[in-house]
Amino acid sequence: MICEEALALESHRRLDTSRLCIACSNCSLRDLCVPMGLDRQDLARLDAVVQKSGTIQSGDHLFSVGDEFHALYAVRSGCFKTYTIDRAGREQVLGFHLPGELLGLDAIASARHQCNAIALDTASSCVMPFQDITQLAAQVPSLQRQMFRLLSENIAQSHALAGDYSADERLAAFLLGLSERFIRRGYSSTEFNLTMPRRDIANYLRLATETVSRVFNRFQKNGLIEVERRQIRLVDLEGLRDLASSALLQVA
Amino acid sequence: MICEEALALESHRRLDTSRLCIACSNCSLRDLCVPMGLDRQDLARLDAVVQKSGTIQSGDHLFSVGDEFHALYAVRSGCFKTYTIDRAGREQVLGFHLPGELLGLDAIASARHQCNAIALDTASSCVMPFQDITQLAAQVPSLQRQMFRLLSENIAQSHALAGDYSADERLAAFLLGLSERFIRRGYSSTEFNLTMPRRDIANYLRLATETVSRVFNRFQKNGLIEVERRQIRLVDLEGLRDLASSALLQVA
DNA sequence: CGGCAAATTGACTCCACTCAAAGGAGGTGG
DNA sequence: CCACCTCCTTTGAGTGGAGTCAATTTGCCG
Repeated sequence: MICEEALALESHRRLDTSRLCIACSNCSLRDLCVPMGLDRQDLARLDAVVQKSGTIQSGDHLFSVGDEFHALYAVRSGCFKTYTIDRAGREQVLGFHLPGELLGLDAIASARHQCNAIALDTASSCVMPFQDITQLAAQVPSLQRQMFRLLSENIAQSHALAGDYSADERLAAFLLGLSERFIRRGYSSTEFNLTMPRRDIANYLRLATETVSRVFNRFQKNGLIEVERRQIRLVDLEGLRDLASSALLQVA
Repeated sequence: MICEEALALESHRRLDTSRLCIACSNCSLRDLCVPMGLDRQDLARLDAVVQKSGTIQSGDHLFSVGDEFHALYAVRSGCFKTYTIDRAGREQVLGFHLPGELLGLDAIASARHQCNAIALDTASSCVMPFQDITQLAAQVPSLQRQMFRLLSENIAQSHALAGDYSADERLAAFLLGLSERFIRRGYSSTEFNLTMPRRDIANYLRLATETVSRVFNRFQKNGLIEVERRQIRLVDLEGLRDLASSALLQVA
């Protein structure tokens, strides 16, 4: 059966990636992710509980609203979008998630996932069984600290989007936020690819798709950016920072 | 000197409240707050690290942006507002906090407070030195679980306000959210006092003060609520729920 | 009673949305 | 390899919900 084949393939892939030494202890995202701050010994213990997912195709869900929560997911490669659908059927994009970032934190309290997570391109993730993580955290102070830190960071970030900002402010902040996150991952801070369609950016920032298009256009005319479809280059970082006046903003 | 008198009074009050057995182990907010899920023995250990603040006057700050983070605060009585001021000097209200709720969670990551917390009326709080809490959490699994739970809940809630909703939807959701939280605290779910001025409600919901006023007025005309200054009565809960169509909303 | 901040009310404005249509880009199948 | 389809993006025109500005009214407190 196809299903069995898929499972076999999946299993094969998992072994493969494990063998390819993609473990926390020598992961390039180590210092952005859960393992940050752990020493050699503790890293080994973390490695023992972290599992690797196979390849996730663009459009596949990592989890959906209502799913039983049993693990946190760390983005290993690719980009994910989290979103909800409200009673009226409207989608609300909650965030975009780059390698090293954690998904599922909002599900701990209720033991059920509160949002959907979908891959925006070919992606992969690490699976961190929450039970195991908490048990380990109780024994490894630096891991406990890091978990609290990650949760707290998430709360602090969500405040950034709370404000009542204009379309220009929001988009400038969004681009700068992405830029900031790309730097930390060793990519260019000024030239990158928008993995997400305009519609998702707009929805995330509470704007209409057309508004995003228009503002990008205006930014380009004003020499702030150069944009061609999904490819974007930040030309005038200072100018963008002036626009994104909000103090906190690390929006993205 | 007046200052010394105030301090003496403060100190006296602190002793008083301690003697009045306001400890986690017999606090009426026990099941909404940090102590939830702890057994008798563990509660005693928690009591040993939790300190009580004196009375906090309306308008006093519990902490401010940039303050060194060393403790979480649990609201014991009264109501707090958290807010930030952006680069352009605009205030952004992040939330209103009722007894049993935790303040300062966003400061864990950076070890500095990321927002200001101000009392909206006469209030008091419990001080929970974070160092002590984490140490205890490593030894008391149910406490660690509860801390993760509280942080996660906070993240899940902040998603509720993220959406792009109309003024009506937001205000209806806001009122229902307050109602929900009052129920859990043993107060009337349909009749309560808005501790915060219109300006703060408006800012929190990203509306103009005038809009809040007008919507309240319209809600009243439509028989959804009865409002008189800060005193409010929810007349038609179903009607409000229909308006607050967003699935998640526990906004407040 | 007077002074002040909070809240309300009305008139007008504007930013971003909606509606509509026309180009691209990329993928699929014949 | 091309034709076709679909989705994404852009652009234009017009609208409307909420904001701004301004003037009152109300309640509170010294």
